[in-house]
Amino acid sequence: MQLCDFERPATELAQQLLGCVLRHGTTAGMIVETEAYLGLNDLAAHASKGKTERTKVLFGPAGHAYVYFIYGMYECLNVVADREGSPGCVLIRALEPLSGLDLMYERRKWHGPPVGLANGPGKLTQALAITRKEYGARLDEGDLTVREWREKPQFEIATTPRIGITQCADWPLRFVWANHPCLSRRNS
DNA sequence: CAATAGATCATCT
DNA sequence: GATGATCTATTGC
Repeated sequence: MQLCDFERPATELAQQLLGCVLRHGTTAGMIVETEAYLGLNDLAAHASKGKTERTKVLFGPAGHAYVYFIYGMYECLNVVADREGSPGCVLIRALEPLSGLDLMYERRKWHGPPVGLANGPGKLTQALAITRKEYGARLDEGDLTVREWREKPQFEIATTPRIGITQCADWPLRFVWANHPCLSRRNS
């Protein structure tokens, strides 16, 4: 995708990213679950507290990576949405592993079906080795990219409340590939 | 099965 | 000093 393809409201981009391919080096997966975070009015969004050292990339141009460290253990990957100055973003929550599975197994130290390799925000960053080193990276080219299929896969999008937050917890901003086996936690 | 505890630290008050 | 866009292991029915 081109940088300008990311330049749209987070709720739109979140749905557009479903069915796209996230690649880092030789590992790649298809995005099957996303969440939109809106900005100043969205108390669940990091950007709602204003521009800080951590969140500054959210206020920049779309199509860059916002990676943050959470719970002292995990990294989470977001795609910056919206125009420069509008801090919307999309959290990537789950992938269907496509290539580099052996590397993913090694990184995750996981012994189970491939479905469990990247079905969660903290799991997919571990599987693809995405860290704060990738903070601010552009996603249209380079080592870490988001690409669309030549022909977009057909599937149904389901909408649910976001997971793991306490504020604005009832806003319907989580989007999933309906009934896909690689969704985080229980399906819907 | 569901519920809970513990790991563990950057960021912001 | 408290908190958090999580995950895994363990405990309790």
